[in-house]
Amino acid sequence: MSQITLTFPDGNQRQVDAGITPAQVASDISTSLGKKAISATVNGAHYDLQWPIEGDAEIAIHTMQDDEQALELIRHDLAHIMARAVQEIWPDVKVTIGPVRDHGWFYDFDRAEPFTPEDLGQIEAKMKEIINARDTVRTEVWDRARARKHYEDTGEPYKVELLDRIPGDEPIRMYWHGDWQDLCRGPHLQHTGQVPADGFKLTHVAGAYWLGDNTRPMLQRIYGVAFKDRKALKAHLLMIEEAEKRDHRKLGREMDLFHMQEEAPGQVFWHPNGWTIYTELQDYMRRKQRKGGYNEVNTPQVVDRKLWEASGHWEKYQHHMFIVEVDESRDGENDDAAAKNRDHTRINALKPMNCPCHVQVFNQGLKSYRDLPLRLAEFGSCARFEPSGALHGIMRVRGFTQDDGHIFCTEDQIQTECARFIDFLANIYAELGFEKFEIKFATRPEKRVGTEESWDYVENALENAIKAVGRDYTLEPGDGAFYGPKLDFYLTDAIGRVWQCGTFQVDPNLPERLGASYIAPDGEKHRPYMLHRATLGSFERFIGILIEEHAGKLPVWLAPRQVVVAAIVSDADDYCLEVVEALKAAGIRAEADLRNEKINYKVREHSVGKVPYILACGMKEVEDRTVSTRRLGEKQTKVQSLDEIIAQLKGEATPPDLR
RNA sequence: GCCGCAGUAGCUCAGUGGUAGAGCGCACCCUUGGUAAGGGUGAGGUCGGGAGUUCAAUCCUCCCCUGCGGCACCA
Repeated sequence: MSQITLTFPDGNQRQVDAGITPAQVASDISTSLGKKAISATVNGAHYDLQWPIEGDAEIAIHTMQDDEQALELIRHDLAHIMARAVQEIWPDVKVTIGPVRDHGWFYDFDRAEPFTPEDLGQIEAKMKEIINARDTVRTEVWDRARARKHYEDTGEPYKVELLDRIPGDEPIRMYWHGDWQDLCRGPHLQHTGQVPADGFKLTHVAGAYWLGDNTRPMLQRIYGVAFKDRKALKAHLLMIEEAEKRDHRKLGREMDLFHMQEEAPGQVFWHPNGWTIYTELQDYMRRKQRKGGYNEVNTPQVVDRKLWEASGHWEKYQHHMFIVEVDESRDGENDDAAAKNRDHTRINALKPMNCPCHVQVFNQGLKSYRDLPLRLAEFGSCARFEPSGALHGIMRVRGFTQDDGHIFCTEDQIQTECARFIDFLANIYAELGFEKFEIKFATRPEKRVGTEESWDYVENALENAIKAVGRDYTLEPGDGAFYGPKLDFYLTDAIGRVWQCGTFQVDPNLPERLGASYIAPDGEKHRPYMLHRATLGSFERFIGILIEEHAGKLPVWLAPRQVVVAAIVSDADDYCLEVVEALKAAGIRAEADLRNEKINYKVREHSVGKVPYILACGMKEVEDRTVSTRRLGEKQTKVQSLDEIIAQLKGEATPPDLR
């Protein structure tokens, strides 16, 4: 048998027989390590303790101390243990796949009856039995044909399909614990007892399409979370509970920002408080866009289908549009019988996007290359008939306003405009408190228009632009629009759901369809490119994220109510009103609370309402012409002169771009 | 759109085959209280909508609407 050299993390080397397993290596080092070992990293790959090592290798043995590997294995083993538990309880359930995900795992099952919450308890109990049995985990590499036959014989059609999807050069690995067997690429723990029996919890059930394909059957998915011990699990559950308190739907109600109701699903009724945030943000964006070289426009909401046919939306996007049919013979009071007999029906659609209208603006009058890049911006109210299941608070709605913009430019201006936009966006996100965001670069999809050369050119331009501004990004191959590649900018909500906010898309198609052109230096008409871009994305979604990010404690300039002046005794009422007037005169959103309540009560209520400043006034303040300031989130109060607090508030209430 | 769960007072929720309850909030009264809930009294509900079963439905069944958690979607 040939010898190989193993190199350990500390640099030590060992000569061993080829084919040795990490389990043997660990046991050779010490009996206790042999028992504690969970997996290994061999030449950078996460390795099962049972897999043989055939050549020279760098090796590190992992124990439960190694969080990354430990958690992955725990969660992965739990997926299998859960699948086994389910099949032991309901033998006719078909198993599919169960990957590790976020803080846990899920597993999809094919079962006629959906799982109930009571079922989850039963499954958990069975899982604990399996863990306590400390069944040894065993693995073998099987021949593809044998594996296929096995799954055909045992009636596991999903496994057969998975087998057929495993690339030819990958080994087909089978895993067992007890009598239960599963196809899995591994690695796994040594025995089921290495999984912490009190470190996991099955959280919820949901439907999920097989292979994520909505033409395939819907399976029953069970989600679980898992950690190394009960304490870590508890901490996680507590964190989720806390995060749920930041839910914008809950805070929106508590802070009286907006509501929604069933007569207008997916549309927001903004209350005065919420609308204050909205308009502050809009004013801010308007200033930023002016400085950024955009020309603001405004275009119609209800537009004849002819334009949507010309733009291609009628064909490709009709199912997502609100269609409005109007009988124009209703026009006027005149009862002209002949007019009534004619067909006056006109079909319009509420605009789902602003781009075709912006091309109409561009198309008015002749444009010269000297006009390019021409940047049009609109706070464009759009209506999209989103699938009912997609709606989510104010994050995913059917009526929303984009901070939309379209840049008409030449091909060689794309890269500069892209870099310029990323900087523009990054600066705004930073000013709004988001230092971190994710950029996804989506490249050419299978179904697309345009030549390979033009895709090469444009993709390159975007990539160079991101690199030029020094940003990280992740590549999403094949995710671009049919007409061009795009960058999407993502932010995260309170419980870690990721939302697309900004976007930047290159589009040579729409100018072509809608006949946009400019006169180039050669005196001929040329097609401009059109760059679709949005910074916040939609005001609705962005405000939702702002609320969750700040847990409702918005920066003073965005806070709907910036100051409440609360009277401690009613003899201070007049003074409170005077203070409010002084604050208002300084441009601060202030109100008085003169109710017949104790100061404790008022402090509590306005704290819960997330008012950044409470100024309490009793007789002492009246006499000294001061206020007792209490900042949201702080217990300490501070006595300040009126002038002092006004100056301070004016500073904090100034939007970040005006400081 | 698909799978599951839910819808009772403004909010959070309890409840029953014989037309409903709590806490908070709201109104009024007492209280003038110094930094996270002072006390009393009172008003407030077509039990999401429709159909069915039943002597009788908020409760059981069916359909629809809306919401929630996922999945799919988000040119």
